[in-house]
Amino acid sequence: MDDKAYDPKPVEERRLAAWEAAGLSRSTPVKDRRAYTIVIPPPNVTGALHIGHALNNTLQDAFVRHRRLSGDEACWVPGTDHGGIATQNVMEKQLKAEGLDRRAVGREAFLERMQAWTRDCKKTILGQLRRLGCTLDWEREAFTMDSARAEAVYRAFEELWKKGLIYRGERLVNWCVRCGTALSDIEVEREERKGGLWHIHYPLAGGGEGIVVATTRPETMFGDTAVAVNPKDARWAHLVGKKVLIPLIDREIPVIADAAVEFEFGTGGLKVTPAHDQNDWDIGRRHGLPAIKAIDPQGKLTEAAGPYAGLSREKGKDQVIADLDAKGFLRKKEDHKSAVQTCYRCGSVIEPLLSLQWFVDQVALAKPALDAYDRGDFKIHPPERGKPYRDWLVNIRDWCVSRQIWWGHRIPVWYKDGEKPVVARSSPGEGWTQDPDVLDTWFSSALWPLAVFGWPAKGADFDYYYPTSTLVTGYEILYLWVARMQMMGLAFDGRVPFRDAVIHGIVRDKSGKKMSKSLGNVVDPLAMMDKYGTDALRFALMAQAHPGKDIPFDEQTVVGARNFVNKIWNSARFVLMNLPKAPAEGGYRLSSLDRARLELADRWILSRFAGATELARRRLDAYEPAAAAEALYAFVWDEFCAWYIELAKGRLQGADGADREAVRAILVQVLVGSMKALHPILPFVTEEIFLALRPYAGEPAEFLLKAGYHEVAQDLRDPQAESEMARVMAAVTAIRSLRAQLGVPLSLKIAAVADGPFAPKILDEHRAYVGALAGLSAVAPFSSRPAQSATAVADGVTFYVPLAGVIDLDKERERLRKELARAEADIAKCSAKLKNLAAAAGAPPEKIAEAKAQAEAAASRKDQLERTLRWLE
RNA sequence: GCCCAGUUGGCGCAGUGGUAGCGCGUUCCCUUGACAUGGGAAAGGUCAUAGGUUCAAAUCCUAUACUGGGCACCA
Repeated sequence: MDDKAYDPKPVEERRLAAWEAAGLSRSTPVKDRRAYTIVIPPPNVTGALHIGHALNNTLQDAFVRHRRLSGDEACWVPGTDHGGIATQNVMEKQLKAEGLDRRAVGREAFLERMQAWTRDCKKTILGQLRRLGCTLDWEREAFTMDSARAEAVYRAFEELWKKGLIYRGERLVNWCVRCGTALSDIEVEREERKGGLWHIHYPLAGGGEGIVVATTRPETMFGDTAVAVNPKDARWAHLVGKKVLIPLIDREIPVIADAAVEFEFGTGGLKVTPAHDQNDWDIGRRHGLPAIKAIDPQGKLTEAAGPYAGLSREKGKDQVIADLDAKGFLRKKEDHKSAVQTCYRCGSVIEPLLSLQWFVDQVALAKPALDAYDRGDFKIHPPERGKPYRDWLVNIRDWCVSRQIWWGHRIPVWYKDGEKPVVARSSPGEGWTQDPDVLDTWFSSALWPLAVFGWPAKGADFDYYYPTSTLVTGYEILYLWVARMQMMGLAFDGRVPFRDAVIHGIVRDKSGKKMSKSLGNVVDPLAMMDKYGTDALRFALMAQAHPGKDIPFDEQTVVGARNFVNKIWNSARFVLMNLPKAPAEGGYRLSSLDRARLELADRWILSRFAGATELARRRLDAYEPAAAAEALYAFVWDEFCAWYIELAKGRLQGADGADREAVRAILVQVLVGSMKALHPILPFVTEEIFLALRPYAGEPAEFLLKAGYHEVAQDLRDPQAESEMARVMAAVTAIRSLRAQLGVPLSLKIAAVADGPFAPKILDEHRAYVGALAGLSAVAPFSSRPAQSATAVADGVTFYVPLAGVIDLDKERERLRKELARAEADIAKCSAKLKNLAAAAGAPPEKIAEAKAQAEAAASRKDQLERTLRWLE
């Protein structure tokens, strides 16, 4: 503890090594102790962790440490997610860089490479979590694709199959042409893009003017199986039931009437392409229309496109438009903005495609989740994030779970000609082939809380830790993950998998933009830790982690947090410096203090300490880390360091041995108690200080986490001491302010005269405080009107500082007049409030008393100022 | 179109009924032995707008404007 400035690196290394060696974060079931369980949102094995992970995991670690310090048996389960498409894409990019692609490599070899990559990646990620100080139970590490989790996935699939909740069918799905796979509805993002709206004439079969339809996708016209108009649309009524021809290929299709068609849009005529549009699909089903595929899974036009077959959808579109124009079918082109759907993993435009896929029936699963939420068995923090969650469950649609990729849990279904498909772990026999697809990565994620505790087996750990307590995650995966875990948990275990979901925001750059590699505004958490220390990064994130809100990340905030850590460090150095070499037997205890002999400052700091630590605990209980951080920051810096330590300095040098010991005891205990309270946010520096003070504090525990929170006696709360100290502080500030304005430095000791109703108290009891903190050499009682003095007026006390020849009387008068104006404004406000309260029928008496005191204080200040001004006239 | 959130000093944010707070920044002063990653002092806000409820509104209600987000639709 010799370093003048806190050096995080060696401390972090020491602490991490000690925690590791002691297995500090290990948890096993303890009878009669309450379990507090968190399962990590498993990061995808796509690379290193980013600042959002740092936020997410610091939050969890803070909650876990908080509950450990509160006496719970806390267990935080680490793990990683195989990450499906996202991870496969990473590997495909690597292959491409080597001039390969996955088909050339082959499924087996590709998966081997994926395994190797995953091993490396896990190491990186878990190492980073360690570095962040996460007290994860490392022995419980899980991976969504390890054997235990694979068993859970298999069993879940099998159960859903048995219940008829999983089925295979040909539906219109979101198809990513680049990734070559189907996606679920929530894996699709929407983006406004400028495009065109083409008006195309479909001539009447047999000749004559037919109908003009408006479309944004002329290239899908070869999949048209009808043209639809609104049944009430008089413009086109004469055509309903007739046939028209698809231009360029002259295929006959009927004109039908359907209420889904809007009058106003385009021409009122709609080309119906059931195989490539959800609405058209619905219309097609209503009218028994066939679905003709015009685009294949590679994004190329099919045979149905006749001469255009084989062209990409983009080229095909250009060509079709050119030809339509050339042949006079194109009547008009408008600019048109529309929301295109894009793949959440690669950003390419989604193609709605008719294909054979596996689906999970969501309506049946959503009902229990909805009920659990409505009953309050499951809560979302903050609550306003709950509404969209609920809405999503209400409007839920079936979940397409099959993916045409290789990286994932292979669908455990086997086929054989002439046989019904069979669900099995391995081949049922000769001639059976397994479904080539894998499950959506979110399928295994949905089982995560169940699976990490061994489900479908239900051992002692499952009994003890499950259901889990809190889930901490970002709002962007509320549906993708949180809702599905609720549904699966309820479906397989009958209980919610976690009672609370803490939803945090996204870490953005300092101007509020989302961080992205392409914008070049990403912040690397490791770089922040290297530069400022892990505690500083953690504090910076926690101090801004208001429930549900995004965090604009400014490096300046980390600097501020680093400064705070350094402040704490130096306050501890100060305390240690003022302790004897050898600690007394049993250390300093608050309980051994003679309360009756404590000074005002002692009673004040103990009261504030009790208040601040209690407040911080309550706020962490309520998942409000930012509020907890703020309360402790203010207490430690602005109260403990700025006032109490300053006051302690004189007393530590004083002659009174008993007083010195009392001050030491309070310094030690308040500091150690504060370290405990801050430990969930600042695990490293707080433990380092805790260990240094441990012998003086009579703490037997070798780790702060094992010591538990200080049981702060609430009878330390002392409102009277708090308000009296506030008056002393106001008096000190008044003198300091006066000195600053007169340019008299604090180091220059001056004498002062005190007057007013609070003056006797200052003179009798607080003379030393005011002297030390305001740089007064002597404070004398008021006897007669002082000459050539500057005046400092505070609540109940006026100080006259004789400064013959130094002060400018005109300036002094001007200054006092300004203060007088302020006092008068205060009086106006106070009396208005007092009048209001008096007029009110049910005004609370303590409010009235408070207002009265405020009014009197202001009035007294005004009197003092007026008197002083008269003397100066 | 529906829903939600936000709008508070130069910037970023707290603050759910009783005289507006914090961090950063700004100005002036201080290198006094815990800390210049510090200390002291100061300037700076009609709490988006318009109504309403109340003795009392940044806080509750209703509209409006702007910003962000979600959902649905978008041929």
